[in-house]
Amino acid sequence: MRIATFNINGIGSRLPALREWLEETQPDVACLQELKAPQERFPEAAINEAGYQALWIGQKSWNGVAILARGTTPVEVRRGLPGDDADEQSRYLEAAIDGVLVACLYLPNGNPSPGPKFDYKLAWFERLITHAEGLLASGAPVVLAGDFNAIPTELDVYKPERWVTDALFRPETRDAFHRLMAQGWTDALRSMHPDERIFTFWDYFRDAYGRDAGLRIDHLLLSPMLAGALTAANVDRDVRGREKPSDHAPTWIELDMTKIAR
DNA sequence: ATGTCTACGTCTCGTAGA
Repeated sequence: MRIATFNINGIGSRLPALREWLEETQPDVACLQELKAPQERFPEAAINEAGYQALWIGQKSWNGVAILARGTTPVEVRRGLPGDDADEQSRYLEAAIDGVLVACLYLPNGNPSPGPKFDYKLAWFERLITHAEGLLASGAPVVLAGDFNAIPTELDVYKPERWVTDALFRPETRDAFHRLMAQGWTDALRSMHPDERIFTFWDYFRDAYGRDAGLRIDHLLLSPMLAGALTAANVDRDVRGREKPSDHAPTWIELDMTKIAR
């Protein structure tokens, strides 16, 4: 089973690129972030034509997440991250697909920091940590997939010293990420490539992709049962180099489902 | 400080978010 996460940065303008990538790589599950489209403007027909059923939460202008499943219907488990009824940003969706609980998330960027946006990011992160604890305790096979807007370590950024005051790399952000990991999650990319510099994002400025000035901020975190079934993980890096690309590249894992207890 | 891309509203440019 292949599960991918891809911040597409606008499903409207990126639909051709999305369909091309889906056709090429045929992930069983695709978690998308930054739809940047209201609920009614999600291109459901085109997604269905590509062979996928979808759940999504839209929002005008910003945010928005979706879970696509190939040849099957994802069963909605949760819409929105618990812990703050006043939070109206579309950033979290959970679905069950073939016995796997898939959480698709888009953690707030948090810049500029310090400030209210950074406070919102940290509060959102704490809500995620609380909810993730419950998911792990359930014993279910779970993957937390998405754009975490968090650079875990110095190995995950081309030039760490330039990013120390950025919301993606500030000590508070790294601390939250590491406390989440300490619950018992496995960082799939890092576990398959312990010492390699692997990026999932290159910003649009100053030819960042051409210079390979990237960040690793899109993650797939696995519960113990899924970690034992992990056979491959990587980034479809070339997608970032195509026409009208997202600033993120798709990131994916491969699971051997025969190794998952049912 | 800069750079690039997107969506929206003030609507074919300016602004904000990333």
